[in-house]
Amino acid sequence: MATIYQVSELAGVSLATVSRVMNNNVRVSEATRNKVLQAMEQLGYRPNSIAQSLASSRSNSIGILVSELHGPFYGEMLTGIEAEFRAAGKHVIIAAGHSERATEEDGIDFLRSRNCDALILHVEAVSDQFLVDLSKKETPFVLLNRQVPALADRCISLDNELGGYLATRHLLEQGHRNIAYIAGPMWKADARDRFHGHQRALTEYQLSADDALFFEGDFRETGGSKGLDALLASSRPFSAIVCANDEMASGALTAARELGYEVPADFSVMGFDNVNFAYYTYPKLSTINYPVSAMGQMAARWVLKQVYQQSSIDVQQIFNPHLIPRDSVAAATVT
Amino acid sequence: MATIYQVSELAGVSLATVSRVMNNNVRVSEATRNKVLQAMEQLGYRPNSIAQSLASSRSNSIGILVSELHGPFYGEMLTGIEAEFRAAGKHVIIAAGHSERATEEDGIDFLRSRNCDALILHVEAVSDQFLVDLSKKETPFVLLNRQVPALADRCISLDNELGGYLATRHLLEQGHRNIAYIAGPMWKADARDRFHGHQRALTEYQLSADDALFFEGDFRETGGSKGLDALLASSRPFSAIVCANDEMASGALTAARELGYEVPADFSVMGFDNVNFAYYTYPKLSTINYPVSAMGQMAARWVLKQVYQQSSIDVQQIFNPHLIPRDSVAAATVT
DNA sequence: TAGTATTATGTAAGCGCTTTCATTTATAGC
DNA sequence: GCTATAAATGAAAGCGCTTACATAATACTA
Repeated sequence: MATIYQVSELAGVSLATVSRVMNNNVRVSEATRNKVLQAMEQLGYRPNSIAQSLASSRSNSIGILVSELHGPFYGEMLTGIEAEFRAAGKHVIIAAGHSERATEEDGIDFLRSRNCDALILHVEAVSDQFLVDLSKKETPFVLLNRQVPALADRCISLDNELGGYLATRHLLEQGHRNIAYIAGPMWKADARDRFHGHQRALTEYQLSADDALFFEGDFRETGGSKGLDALLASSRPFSAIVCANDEMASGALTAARELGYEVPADFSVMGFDNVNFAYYTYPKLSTINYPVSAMGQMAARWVLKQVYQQSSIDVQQIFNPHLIPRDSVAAATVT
Repeated sequence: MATIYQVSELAGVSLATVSRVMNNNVRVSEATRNKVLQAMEQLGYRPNSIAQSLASSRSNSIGILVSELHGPFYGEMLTGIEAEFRAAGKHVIIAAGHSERATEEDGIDFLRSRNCDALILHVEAVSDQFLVDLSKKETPFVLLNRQVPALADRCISLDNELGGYLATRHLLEQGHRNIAYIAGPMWKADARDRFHGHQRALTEYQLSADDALFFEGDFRETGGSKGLDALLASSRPFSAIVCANDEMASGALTAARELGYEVPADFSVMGFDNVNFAYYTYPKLSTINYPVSAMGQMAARWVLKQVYQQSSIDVQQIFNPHLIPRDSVAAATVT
């Protein structure tokens, strides 16, 4: 592999000049620039990014920590992030945190040790305090889908409360009054926020959440099927179920079918997230859109702006969800 | 950030000694090792991986190029790869190729310029020749889900032909004789291989593929729905459809329902890949298992063995698919 | 045309490590 | 106790770049 030195020799200039044309910041005369470019071409020169990083103390790499690499959700997020950075010539290092405190902390450590210029974190299990402490260290980071009051300027998140509200309001508008709720793990902030939105919608209709119609699931399909079982076992009547995400809604749909119920004839089901398979369930799932790819992209832009000084970039920190009505919700039959 | 120099000073030894204890390869006396370790601890020292890379000309990073970051398939693959490398202290840089020749070549270039020690490529659009040429350059790579004869020792792939065979044989065993086929894009090798397997199974039953019952799809849901339309339009009778992947099978299922058909009562549907949503379709999709996570992991092991000299590792290059019978296939009604 | 301001290029000191080679110190053999 | 050998440590030269700072070349002013 050719080095900058050989290029400088061939072009008959100094190292510094070659470096300058590479980083075309300082003025170099057209004549020498061409000589250098030509020498590079001729040698098939490619700068050594490691050496560049060491000398400039900038690695041009961004660490991304997500809970999982698979699943319908994170893939979209990574897509948004990668596309943005790739266009900017930065590269993306990934790690999975598996929603466990130790693994998440470990992942952050791993990424930091890789000299990332910045981190994009989708963490669920580490404490706010841990993040606040982390913010005092040198590596800057943004948080995706998490609100830490002390770190508000680095949070990019969805208004989950609004989403929960919209889901339930949709059902209320369709005439439903006995609405069950299958929540996510309540230690997760987004699960709580969505539930709060649900409560707010109920309150607007002078209703309140019925404990017997509440089930705390795990954000996975099994949570939905178990939730449905539990709800049915409570023998409390309901005509609709709000699920805190699409996976659980899908689980509920499958379980309902296996138990001989028909959705939405027997009861309606709402999802949340609008992951791509929501369109392929039967019936097609009514849900709340989570613009996850756009949010991933925005996190990338935050980094470009804050860390790489691309000041012209605008960053939006709060995203609003919206309703996607499909076939799993029907009007309540008059009682 | 503390440097190795400060550690050496605090410990009262030379740089070289500190470096030795970090890479604990050369013998260092217990006494000095402890002094150094203690100094590191005290300073909260973390080696600068960039500097390590430059000095050792080894970046400990592996570039991964996949077609997409989202979708049920690649996520699984990345999970398998990341887990394996993370445990080995290597990190993973990702890029998307979007199944387009230019983007794939560009992505490879990008990864190479990042000084990756090795590449794991899931490429579909670049030519065999391009890969052969690439193999002559310094960066080693493995190919996932692709067979290039000249590069057989670096290919990790599924026996797609066998998978296609198993899918169709399953249908034949259930008594089906008029079997339609919705293929993937036939310029992709895996699509072709699966189809060849299909043909082989037919041949074993003294049947042959009927052109009127063949449709070339795009591996996406729309391919499945369009395929079903086309098949129906041909007015050739069939009692089963083999789809070359689960997405298309899911599309066919949805389209069938919308057209008033019932699966598997009116006709059976086979998928391929066993992506996770195959379990959540209605009816649950009978399919062929593609051990994609295991294969990703194996690609990582190939790298560990070939590039990082972990010679004790065993690598399996060809994986066998197997049948997952579920609810979308039923026995043919006697004619 | 000298004097000054600009612009273009070169010199050389790092960036924080690894690694070869030389040197010192410990261990063993007699 | 003295040499031969092995084990532990140190000195120093890079790895391939970036970036002050210094210097040379050119343009501009009066």
